Amino acid sequence: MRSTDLSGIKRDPTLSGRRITADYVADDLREAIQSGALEDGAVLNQASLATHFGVSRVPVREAMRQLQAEGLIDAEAHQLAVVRGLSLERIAELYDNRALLEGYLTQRAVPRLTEASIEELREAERAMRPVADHAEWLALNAAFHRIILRAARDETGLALVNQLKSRAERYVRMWSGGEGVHRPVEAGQEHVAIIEFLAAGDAEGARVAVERHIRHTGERLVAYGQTVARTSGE
Amino acid sequence: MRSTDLSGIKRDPTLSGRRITADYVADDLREAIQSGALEDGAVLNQASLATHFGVSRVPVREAMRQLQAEGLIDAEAHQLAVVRGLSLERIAELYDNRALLEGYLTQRAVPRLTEASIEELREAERAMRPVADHAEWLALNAAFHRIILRAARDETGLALVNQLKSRAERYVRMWSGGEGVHRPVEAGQEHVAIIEFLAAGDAEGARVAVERHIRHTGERLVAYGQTVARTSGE
DNA sequence: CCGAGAGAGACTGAATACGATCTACAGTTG
DNA sequence: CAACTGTAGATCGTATTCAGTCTCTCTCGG
Repeated sequence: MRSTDLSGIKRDPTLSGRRITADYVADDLREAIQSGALEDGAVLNQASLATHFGVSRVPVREAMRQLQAEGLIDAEAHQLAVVRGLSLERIAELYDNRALLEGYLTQRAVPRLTEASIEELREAERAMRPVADHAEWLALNAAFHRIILRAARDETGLALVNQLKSRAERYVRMWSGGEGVHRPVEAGQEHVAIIEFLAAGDAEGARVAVERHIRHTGERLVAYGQTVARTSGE
Repeated sequence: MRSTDLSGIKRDPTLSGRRITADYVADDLREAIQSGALEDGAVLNQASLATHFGVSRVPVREAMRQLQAEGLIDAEAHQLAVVRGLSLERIAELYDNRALLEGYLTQRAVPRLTEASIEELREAERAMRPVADHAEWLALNAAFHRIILRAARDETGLALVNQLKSRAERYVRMWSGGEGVHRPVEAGQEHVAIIEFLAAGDAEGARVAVERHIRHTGERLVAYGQTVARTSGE
């Protein structure tokens, strides 16, 4: 079996009766997939996972149903489930669609942004400037974008964007150290420009700026992915 | 119990080993929700559903996990699951996002459309003209739009649109008979206009036309929903 | 040497059984 | 009288068990 080592799972009975075992299993598997701990095409064996987590197969099955619905794994009936890898084409699609949606949500956010939100954005932008660690930078970057998305007050669109982010997450993390992927200075400039548009109340400008920003990020990621495919392919 | 009458379910063992019981249960429940057979807030009791479908609770639970991920039901731990009703605000969001995505996909489809696809579209448009039955018209309308979406060759975007359509489906069906909702003539004209743009290779024109078309449809639906809320509310 | 078929092992799918949790209602207490 | 506690019934969550399906290998016939 090509199973990957997973850290143990423990339910936290103190913190709620609101989450069930399947939720914890789903969280753990999702994190393992998004972090890259489970490789593309890694096989998910129900019994092994159950043993690993110290639970029966039933909650494992439920967790896998959910991950399948989230698009993170492929599970055919009567066959081993596998971690769904994304082709570069899919990653590009993902970012194109996300750029579109996030641009729209930004436009929508403009009339709903308060002075406090703008200040929060400036603060978030400043906070990420000195950060050297990739993972930390990514977390702060996500927080920055989340401020805008939240302001749009569009739960539907927000859920869509989060879904797309979730599916691409593994590649962002795996490749964030790659040549030309992590560009804090350039991204910072784009963030500042976005804030300017938002502060000025220029919805269309903000929309275009965000759409370009996200698309640019996606293009960098795909470009690096191509080099990875080239070098590992031969 | 406020359970609604559901038609029986039967697995079809001849047609595949590729689908499991949970899939059939999910399909049936999805259809019941989308058709309006199960009202907003209708309670889903695992044991009752299991008895109704003639299966155990395990596949019912798995089906419910999936429907929850699809956004069709709400399920808190240790509590009865309920059919998730959409507020008019959510429906509006849904159509706004869908309009955006479908517009983008249309734009993307333009350079990929063949002569045959254009002809297929003209044929689909002609086919729906004489149809009086609402349900049948809706099916043909979906088929028309599907031709364009398929041509975009963007699986990610296509899945998003389908997801949004699925969630709004119940209201489309419930309200398609409502005043000002079903507008075959107007929709037909819009369809013709879209075909013109596509045939002319005008991607931007097609994008705008589709976006407006979808948004218009959503606005009609929401407007009727408001009258429903008014009349039933007092 | 190659391909079709049988059989073993592994794995998934579903039912049953049991334990945990929630909700509603009755009784009690301040 | 209001708020709280306790109990019964309903419902959910999980483990265990058995049945069905798939895959791989080995054999046998051509």
